[in-house]
Amino acid sequence: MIENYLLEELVTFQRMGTLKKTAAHLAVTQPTVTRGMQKLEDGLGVKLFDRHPNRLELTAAGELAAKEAAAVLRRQELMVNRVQNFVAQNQALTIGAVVPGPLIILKRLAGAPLFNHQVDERLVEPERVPEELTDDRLGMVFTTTDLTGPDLISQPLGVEHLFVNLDRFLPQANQTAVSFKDLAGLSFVVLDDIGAWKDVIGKEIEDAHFMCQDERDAMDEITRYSSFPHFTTNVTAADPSYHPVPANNRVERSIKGPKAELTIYVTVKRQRQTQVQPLVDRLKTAWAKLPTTPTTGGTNVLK
Amino acid sequence: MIENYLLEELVTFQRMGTLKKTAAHLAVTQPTVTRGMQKLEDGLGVKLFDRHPNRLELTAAGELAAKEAAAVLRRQELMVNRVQNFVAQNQALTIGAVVPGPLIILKRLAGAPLFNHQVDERLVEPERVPEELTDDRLGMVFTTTDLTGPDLISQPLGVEHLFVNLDRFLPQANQTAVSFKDLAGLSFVVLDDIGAWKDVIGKEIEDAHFMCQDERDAMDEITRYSSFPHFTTNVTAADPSYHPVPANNRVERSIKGPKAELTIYVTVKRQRQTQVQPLVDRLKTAWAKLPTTPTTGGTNVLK
DNA sequence: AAGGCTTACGTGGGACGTAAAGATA
DNA sequence: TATCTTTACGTCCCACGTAAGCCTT
Repeated sequence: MIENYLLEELVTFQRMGTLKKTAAHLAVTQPTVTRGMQKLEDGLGVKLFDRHPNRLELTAAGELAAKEAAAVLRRQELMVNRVQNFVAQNQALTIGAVVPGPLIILKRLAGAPLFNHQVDERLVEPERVPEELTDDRLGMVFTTTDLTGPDLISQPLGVEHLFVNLDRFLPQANQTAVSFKDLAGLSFVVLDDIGAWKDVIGKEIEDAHFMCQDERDAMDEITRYSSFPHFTTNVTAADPSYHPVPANNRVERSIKGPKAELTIYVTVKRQRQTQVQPLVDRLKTAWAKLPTTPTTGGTNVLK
Repeated sequence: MIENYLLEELVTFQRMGTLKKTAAHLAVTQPTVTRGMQKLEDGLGVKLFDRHPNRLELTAAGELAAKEAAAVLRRQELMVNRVQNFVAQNQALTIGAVVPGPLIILKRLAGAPLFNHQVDERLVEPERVPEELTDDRLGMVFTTTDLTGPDLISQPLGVEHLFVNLDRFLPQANQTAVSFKDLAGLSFVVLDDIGAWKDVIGKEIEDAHFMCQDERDAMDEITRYSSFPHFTTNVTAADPSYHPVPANNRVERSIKGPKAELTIYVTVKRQRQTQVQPLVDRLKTAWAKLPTTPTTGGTNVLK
């Protein structure tokens, strides 16, 4: 069997160019590498080097072998990472999401530490979710699609409803619920980290302008001292930390239509389902208590 | 560094269930495997086994590690195969094709053995061509599309023209070239191994029936003692072995339109281009001498 | 008992380093 | 002469086998 230290020597040689540098780089002596490469050629039954008395050169087969060896070593590295991540997830589940809402609910449960977990605040690109779960970099992800498959399983947690916060003097504020069409052409202040919601508003609202803010504080400033509309959801609205100073010149309105809703799923590796089920059940209970329509008061002056 | 023999022991244990059987299967003693698995756990820093005094059981992490280890070993196996295939291709290029025509031209060059090669008669599925070349199971493939990319390079060899052989009493035989529409509704005898041509005739001729023959001899029988039309090309028509007994009740006709032509490319790994260029040039020369229209005589009686 | 895993101990192969030689440029 | 590779030789490590012990079923 060809052992990996030989592959590592070959890969290093390809980068370094000489056996001497290779040896130095691997902190061994030159004869060690000489013998290693001889052994590798022997093991493969393939001539990997053109030998000039003073210089060693990779043959075409040697170049290929070095590339392949690098791939083999990467695969082994991946194995180590996956296994180590897996056990780390058993000790403290790392939880991610493609939209921020579910993480807010999760934090509200933190007082009852039913579960040892940590939260990865950076939102995940939806297409990377399977990879993150497979590699156990994340142990649980809140997604907006059902990713159930041979390795993963998704279960619905609840529905998140999009609200828009409008200046109370705007004519659109004069209805309990607005449609995306009513919002066409407006300029909105939005947070950067809203994940999939960005796609929703970007696609559904025509001719709109979005002023992105990556800081929550800056966002609060602007909403307080301007009349630009902004978005919330039934989840963020229920978040106590989200309205440190309520912008009382605005009214919160539902947005009509199925496109203004996202079904949130809890997605985990099948393997982990029993491990996380208690937490999932707590989340479902908490989610069920959320309102589905704006609760904050504020009536339109025109009404 | 974790060496592969440890991974092999783990994989074997997952299959065998006990260290004893594992040891027997690997032709080593039991303590060797015990120590190996301890070393692997140590190297990964992960507990892979639940230890009962009399029984060893994989933990969830152990199951995952075993699966991953199998993948690592497969990757290494792939490396070995690729490298060994590569050198084999340098000694004797194995040549494949997605349509049989170019192989006929190739064989006609065999008298002038400019090149040490062998031919793989089984046609390749077009979508498998990149894989076959990357793995060096084939060193050169005749394709009908340009697969030029970072690793592969295609160069056009020539165009193969489809002919149809019609009973001379058929009205369609009364023109020097027919269209696919003229052939609608007919029943044809066709060889199985015609690769991409099958897609062409299947798509372009409406309501046609195809009687597939996997044997060249059976095909010849049928064409001789029946009047079913069949197909040839400017390449097969030039093949001396293809008309052992010319079916003289038929006339060979061109088919009109670009769909009745296939551009044939020679596709190789970039790396191999200089190696094969002399052969490719010979093939191009030979191809250029082919007719583009039917040469065999035979006039329609109605003419 | 019987079966299976682990520990203890001694050994041998092989991977390593040191030293020296060979071959360019 | 300087640089790089290879061969030769001695050493030490470590993977292995043998033997014994331990715990279940």
